[in-house]
Amino acid sequence: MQTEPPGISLLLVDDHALVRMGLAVLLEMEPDFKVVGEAGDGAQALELFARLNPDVTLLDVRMPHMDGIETLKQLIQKWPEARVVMLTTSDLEDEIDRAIRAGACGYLLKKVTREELVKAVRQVHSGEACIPDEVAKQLAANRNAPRLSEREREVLAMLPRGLTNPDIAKALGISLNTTKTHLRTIFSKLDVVDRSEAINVAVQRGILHLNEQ
Amino acid sequence: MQTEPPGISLLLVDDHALVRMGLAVLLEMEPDFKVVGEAGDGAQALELFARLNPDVTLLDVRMPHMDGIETLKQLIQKWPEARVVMLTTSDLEDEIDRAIRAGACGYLLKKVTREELVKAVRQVHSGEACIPDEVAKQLAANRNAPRLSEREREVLAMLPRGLTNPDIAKALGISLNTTKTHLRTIFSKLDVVDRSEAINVAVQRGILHLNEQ
DNA sequence: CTGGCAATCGCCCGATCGGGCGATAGTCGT
DNA sequence: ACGACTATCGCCCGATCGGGCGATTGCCAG
Repeated sequence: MQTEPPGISLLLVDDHALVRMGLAVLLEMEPDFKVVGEAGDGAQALELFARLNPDVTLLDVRMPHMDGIETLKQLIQKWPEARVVMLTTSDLEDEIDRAIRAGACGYLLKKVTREELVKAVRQVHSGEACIPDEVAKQLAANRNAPRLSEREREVLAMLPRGLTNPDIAKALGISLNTTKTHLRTIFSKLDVVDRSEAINVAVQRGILHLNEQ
Repeated sequence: MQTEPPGISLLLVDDHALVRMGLAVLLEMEPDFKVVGEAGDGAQALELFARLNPDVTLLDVRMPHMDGIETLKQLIQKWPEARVVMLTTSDLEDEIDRAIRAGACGYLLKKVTREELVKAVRQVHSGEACIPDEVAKQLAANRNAPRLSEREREVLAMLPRGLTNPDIAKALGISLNTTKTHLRTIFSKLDVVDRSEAINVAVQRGILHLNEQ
């Protein structure tokens, strides 16, 4: 059994080598920080975590194959004491929300300064959570908004494809009236007037993703 | 007059310090590469370019205040011989297209490997253009697609706000019939059936941006 | 077991949408 | 001067949309 090193050991997970390098450089400016591993995807992240048991893990939200939130879930399930800071470019409310629920200790936007980054790592390492004001504000905006049900999200997902209500009804195997009822609920929950605005708001909140498929 | 240094001098422009650091580290692994300056926005980029006259400039597409393409335009206008590689996370067809038209010598996605990055810089420095296959494919997909006119883009931009045709007509000071004509043209050009699908396709091509305003 | 929520279906109705068809006037490049 | 493109407007019409109203079933928590 070796004695615990005095510094903070870090695992970086991001599919962009570019970002990993940037993170490594910015973080290793701190004399007591040590990047002990880098992973390019979720599977590799789990493997490296098992071997290295880092003090803090920096985890990108958007990754191919297994996304950051899924990786986080599996990580927390196996090592509930893992301290993970999520990193992302987007401030989509829903993603922040799911990350926090999945057990993230922090949530940073990639435009952070070195100081914020270092502060966040120290804070998370010492057991605190770290949600910057900017992110917290996004989260608060969503706090009181009613969540869409599974079925409602299914209906919502049909809209960007240009499906009409009868189309959606056929696609989901329900009646036209039911489809319209779901849509009415969706509009009401998102506080929008029609499908176009619904798409907009849903994308902005991270409920809907246009680039997929 | 000093003699030209043997290496390649580089200017990095990106609003994320993280990415700038990563780029700097990856690039300076090459012994003949020298990062002579870093800028966090368009204005700063123009200023530094004037002072440093770098061999190659790496320019982020998405930036606050003045975006990368606007910066590129101004850069090329003042220094037509400037060799610029655009960098971005997104592979939106329209943005690639506009970047090339504005005079970019290269267009890289941020998920590039170090090797690709270095190769691109060398290629651009030696006078060649550099459009990776992955990017070229996106571009080709858009090649035959008709472009929307200015006015059509204005109409398109109203859709995500949930405006009805009469609303759009009032907002733009034109008749309802004209609005409908524009929309018909838009649908036809984008090859979609309604406003919902139009939003989807337009966002995917980079013609429309939901996060703005 | 009662109350809330989700999912399902129904009817009615006015407003809106999308498309087919045609038309004029201006600009721009050749 | 001619075609190509754009912006503008018009009419007609069936399909679709969004909303107001109510209803049943099932499930889960209090």
